[in-house]
Amino acid sequence: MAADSKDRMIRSAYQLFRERGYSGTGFREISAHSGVAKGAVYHHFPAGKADLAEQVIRLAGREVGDLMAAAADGVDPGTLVEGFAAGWAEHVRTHDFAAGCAIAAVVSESQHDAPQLARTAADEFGRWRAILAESLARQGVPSEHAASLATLAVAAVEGAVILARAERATQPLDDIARELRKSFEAAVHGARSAQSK
Amino acid sequence: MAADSKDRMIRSAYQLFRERGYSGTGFREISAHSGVAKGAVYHHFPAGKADLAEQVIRLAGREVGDLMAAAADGVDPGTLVEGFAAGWAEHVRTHDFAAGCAIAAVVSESQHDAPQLARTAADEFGRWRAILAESLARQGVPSEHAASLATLAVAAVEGAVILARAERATQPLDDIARELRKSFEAAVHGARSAQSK
DNA sequence: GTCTATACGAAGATAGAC
DNA sequence: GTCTATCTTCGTATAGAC
Repeated sequence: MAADSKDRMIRSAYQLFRERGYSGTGFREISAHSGVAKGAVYHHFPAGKADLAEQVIRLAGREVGDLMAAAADGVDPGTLVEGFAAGWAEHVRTHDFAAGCAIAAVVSESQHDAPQLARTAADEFGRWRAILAESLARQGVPSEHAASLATLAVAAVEGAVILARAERATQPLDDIARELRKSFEAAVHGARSAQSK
Repeated sequence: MAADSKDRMIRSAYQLFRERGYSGTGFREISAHSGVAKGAVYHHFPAGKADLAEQVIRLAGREVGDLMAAAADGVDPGTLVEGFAAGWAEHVRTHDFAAGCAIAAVVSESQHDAPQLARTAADEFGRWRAILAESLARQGVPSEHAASLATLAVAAVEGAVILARAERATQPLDDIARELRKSFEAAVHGARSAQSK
């Protein structure tokens, strides 16, 4: 099945990118990991590695974004952002601190060879930010402040994943989870006070 | 001169790692960029690429850490953290959004081949965090809270560099600079209030 | 649509001349 | 201490059989 082979390659690349990055992962490893022959790569991804990387970014963005979107219903912004960070802590810990964010890896390594991938990455990061910002806006936080807090949250989580890998400990993610919750709650509280004036 | 050649190679690797990452940078490019012959690599770095990467992490950590340490004298924590983010924004913008943090790149890519590099990276990140935390502690912020705010700041800046590269805009860094300044000022203000009770 | 085989260059690493 | 030359493995990419 074509779709099955293609999907298995994307999923293998996704996993390997998280562990070794974009340049550090070769087709040889992707082929071995997915069980799909090396030569089949260019059947599914005519433009080569950049083509595959784009689909990996989409998959990574969707996987996290869908979880966030599902969690966003019915919880307050502070709980949402804390869960966002906690989910990454869980991810990093279960992979023994040897896996990070595939999108971040591609952004940091592909700009020279395939600059167009930055747009796809920005698009997926944008969705994460929009989900957080909307959760804040629903509680009355002004949209500009909601947007910059959402950016802070996504940036802090991406950075804390790197710090956690370096330290081989989830503490950086645990710390920022608490701080982000506080910042989100303060913004909601501030919006409520302003409204009741 | 030996030290000169070695230093030039480290500086070239430093620059190339920021643009293309650790795996994406070969000795061929480092040699061409630094003007030092390829074969000389193993004279200066007997353990090879990991050896070189360790020195790159040290250089990157020192360069940023020294700037922060110099700035920390005589300014309040909010101004310090804002300057930290603004410095990175300047860096990313002057490199046309094609360069990020060398330490983050090495952490994200080297864990499989050279796991020991994570310790060096954690060490350098730790210094940045300590400078920020101490600035807060000097203003009376309890050390635990100072530490987690410092972690938030370093994580947010590292993540915002990635977001900025993806978007080809400094806005993520500008946004978190403002938010971090607010968080730092709120912590200092809170510490003052608690002390005057 | 998926495989084997292979092209060609670059990767990291080493040996030995100077 | 720095160079040239070279080894082996792996990189991306292609051609063509089935």
